[in-house]
Amino acid sequence: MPVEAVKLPQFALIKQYIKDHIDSGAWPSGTRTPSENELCSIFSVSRMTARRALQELADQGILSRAPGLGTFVAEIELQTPSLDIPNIVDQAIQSGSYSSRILSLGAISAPAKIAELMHRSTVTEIYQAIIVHLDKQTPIQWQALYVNPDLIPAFLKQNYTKITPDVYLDWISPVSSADHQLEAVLPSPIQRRELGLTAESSAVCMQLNQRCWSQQTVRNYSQLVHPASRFYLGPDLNYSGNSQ
Amino acid sequence: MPVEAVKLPQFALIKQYIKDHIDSGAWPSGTRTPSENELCSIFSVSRMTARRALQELADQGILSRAPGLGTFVAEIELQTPSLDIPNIVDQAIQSGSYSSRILSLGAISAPAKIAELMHRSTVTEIYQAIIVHLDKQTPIQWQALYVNPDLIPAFLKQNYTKITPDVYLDWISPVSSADHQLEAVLPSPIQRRELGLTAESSAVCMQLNQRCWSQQTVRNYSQLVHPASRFYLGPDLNYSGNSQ
DNA sequence: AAGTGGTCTAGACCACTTG
DNA sequence: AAGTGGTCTAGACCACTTG
Repeated sequence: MPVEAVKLPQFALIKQYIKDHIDSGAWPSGTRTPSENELCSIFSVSRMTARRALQELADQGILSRAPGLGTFVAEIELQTPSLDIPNIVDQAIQSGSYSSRILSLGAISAPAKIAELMHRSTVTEIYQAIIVHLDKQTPIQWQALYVNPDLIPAFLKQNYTKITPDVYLDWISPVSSADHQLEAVLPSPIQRRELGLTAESSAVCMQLNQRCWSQQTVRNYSQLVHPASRFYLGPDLNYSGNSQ
Repeated sequence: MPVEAVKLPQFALIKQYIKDHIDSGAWPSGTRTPSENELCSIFSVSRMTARRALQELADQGILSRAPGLGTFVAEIELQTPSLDIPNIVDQAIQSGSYSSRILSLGAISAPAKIAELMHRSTVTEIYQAIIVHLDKQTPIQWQALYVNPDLIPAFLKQNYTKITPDVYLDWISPVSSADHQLEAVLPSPIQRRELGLTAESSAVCMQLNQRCWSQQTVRNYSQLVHPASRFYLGPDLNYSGNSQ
């Protein structure tokens, strides 16, 4: 049975035409592409359709455009490549082999650094939970969770045997945005024990610092510590091809 | 002198109108936004203009759209936040305080893992350079650079006192795309010495593995090792506000 | 003056979902 | 049948750059 041919809209055909010329090396960086009007003639389309193809490629950073000058193949941006951060806890939950252990739960007076990050004064209390997340009984993440008591007043009174604290937070006050930071750390003795790390060589950890906002307020701050051996950022280079 | 008011185009005003309702919490996730036709009436614009506002917000992931159903405020995506990877060597070069030291330069028979990553057989030779990059005499990056000799045949014959090997590669064969991976590692004794790391506690490193392509061919593979204390991924949380 | 991209209009036809 | 978003047309006016 032959694969059914998908009929592409005209703007997609024009995008493909341009990408083909760039990928083949025929139009290196800095090359001027056909103008909107020229594409209208080549493909017999209206200017809005030709424009859409150029604009979408410009939005992707593949082309750059300047009024009066034209459209050009953009310089490759190796300056700031970006990596997606997978949520390994969500992955474990979806695979059905997730469990967690709460090491501590209570109110503390916020350390100065945490208070500043959460935009709170150091004299007021905040709630703290220390949690170990496991996949198939193997620890995959150690979490220090600092919660804004103004937004989540009943945080300490919940029963976290059925749901995790993070799920409860999302239930009470949904996240509207989040900041992230990543650093490499050596685990503390407690973290090392809870994460089941023994050999010195495998003891390096990736720590993701995550600040979650509800509207204009910091809802919580989390320090997520992962054994480097169980946390890998980026595609599997062994099998990935060249993709633009 | 008053700040000159910038006249925003109409599609931008409509985008702002929608974002304001989302940011204020008036339209939580799942809320249906006004349809294209409704926005036409509200703002007295043509459908293409109303559509542009909705479409650009959908492209950003803020809205999601479905034919026959309407446009909806999207669920917040905390699944795969992404981080930009700064090029600290480029930053040092631009600040004018950059220098480098080449520890070794030569042809080697590729280790199996490197050969596979570069899509080459293990029997053919590849070129290798080991480089330490410094900013104000402080080592900031240790680099193992593996080069495809088919693309860069004269790699070993260059004089790298004026330009770095990476600059030479870009000169001979520009990069068309790149893959990246990030891992946390403990440095080897040699890396530790070259990076000037002494205290055990500060010895953790971030290793960025970067594969650069020229068209359909792997041009080079780099392992970039940074002391964690001099490599920080993400915004400065202390002073960043809530931004969508 | 001629060409470029940026914005916008007032229509059109389509596939899709719902009552 | 009425409404939705997806694609497309053939025009328009504008600010901008170049010869």
